[in-house]
Amino acid sequence: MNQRQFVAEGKSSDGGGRPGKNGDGPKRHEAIYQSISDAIIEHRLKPGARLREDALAEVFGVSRTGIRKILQRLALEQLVTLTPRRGASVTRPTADEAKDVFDARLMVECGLMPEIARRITAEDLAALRDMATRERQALRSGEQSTAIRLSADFHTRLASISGNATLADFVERLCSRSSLILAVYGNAGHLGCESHDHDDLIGYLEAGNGERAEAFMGRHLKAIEASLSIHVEEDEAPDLFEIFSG
Amino acid sequence: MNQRQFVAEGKSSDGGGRPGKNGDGPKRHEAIYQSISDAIIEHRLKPGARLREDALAEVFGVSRTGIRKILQRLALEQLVTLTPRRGASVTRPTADEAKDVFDARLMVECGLMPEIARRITAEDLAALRDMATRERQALRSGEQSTAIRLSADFHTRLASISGNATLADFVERLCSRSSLILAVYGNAGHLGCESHDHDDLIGYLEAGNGERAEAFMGRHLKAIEASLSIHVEEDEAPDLFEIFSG
DNA sequence: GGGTCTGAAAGCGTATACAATGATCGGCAT
DNA sequence: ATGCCGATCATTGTATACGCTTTCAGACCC
Repeated sequence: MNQRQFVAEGKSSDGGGRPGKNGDGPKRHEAIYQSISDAIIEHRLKPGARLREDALAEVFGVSRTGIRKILQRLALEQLVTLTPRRGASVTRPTADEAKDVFDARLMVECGLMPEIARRITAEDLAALRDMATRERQALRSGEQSTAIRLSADFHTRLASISGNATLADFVERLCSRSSLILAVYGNAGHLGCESHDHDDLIGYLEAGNGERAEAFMGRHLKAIEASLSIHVEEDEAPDLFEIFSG
Repeated sequence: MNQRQFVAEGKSSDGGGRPGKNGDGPKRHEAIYQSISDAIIEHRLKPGARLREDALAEVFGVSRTGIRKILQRLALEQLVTLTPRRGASVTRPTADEAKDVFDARLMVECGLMPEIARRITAEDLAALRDMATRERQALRSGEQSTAIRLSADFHTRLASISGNATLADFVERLCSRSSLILAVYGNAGHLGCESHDHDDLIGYLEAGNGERAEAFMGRHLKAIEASLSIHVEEDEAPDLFEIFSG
């Protein structure tokens, strides 16, 4: 990919290369936010990666001010960590956080299932099926990034069907963080959702069987969590005495 | 113009009135955030109130940059609304949002109860009891603001006992928004939680009866929601034709 | 030879300046 | 007199400049 000048800036609308002119403000920022967010969720930016403001400002052709705003938003969603004088880096979730996130998903996504089964429409089913299909294809062809993204999108889309925007937002955020968790604790090759799981779930929903869907989602999420290798790495201040006492 | 310098703070550490010097950064900002957040939650700033950046910058003795950061954080928590070229104002929740928020609380707060009942300690119980007592006192002496705040704190604290920081955060945010909802749809004099409800809940938790606590919390939240007068004010594009057709 | 201290460099935090946009108010024409 | 149009004003959006903190490299001392 062309590294520099990720998007060919506002050249088209306003005058030439003058970078100062604000192009089309809010849309541009939203696009940058999406770019960074996607890169993190798709594991193109790995946990721990530093995100220097200057570098990002240069890459996207805006000033640090806009980048800072975006970084802070990402920090509030816990995708990046802002250390006081050290700048931003992609969040490296702890084992505790991983547990919290999956417990939360278990509660909310399962709890939403009955309502989703009640409200789901034909269009919804078609869209979900499409996502599941594309996800399987991506998995087969080895495009991990795409598969991860589609999996998160599937769960997010599902939650949105409930009609509760607040909870859907929450689920979306949890899915993003889950992606981060998978990046740290996931085993290569066995990433997250089994491909047929989503299809099975769609089947239950199509049948209007909210209870089975709920139970299945529970197993689904527990399976993902169980597939993680939670090695509690205490890289912070390793206890050397303990280690070398033998 | 004597800026009334809401919090005197910074003066002590670094030199006198020189506003430019960055004092002690993060703490100051957090304090300002809390101040504004509290003012909104306690209904001292009512929904719809405009929050001009210049004014806030002057009041708190920092520049607009810091204020903007705080405003954006509040916007992400949906306590303030940021309209593109119009600035910030305290969010006026819609009826739909109100329903979503209470449905979410119903799901999460109730779902948390069993775990809370399992984990609650004597200190927790004491703290909760203290909060409930102070809330009742505030209610009796007519300090609505204090009562509202204590009620939200009670629910937030309760959620934190679960040990799940993610869900606790979510509940905290829901409680903040609930306060906003009460400001718009609540009936004066009958604000939110009945005073004895919280005490009853503490009783169930002390007995370790998670199921009863869960059921009670459900009734509690439903009662609050039912007490709202959801007059679906469609101030946005009122259907004049409909109105004046008679 | 290794540890520690110091100077330079780099990067973040904050403030200020400038530009653009939407709102408000006064003037003019009908 | 009223409605429309234009100009000024107020307020946000963005960029840039500056100061402070941290960090890293090299040299000195132990």
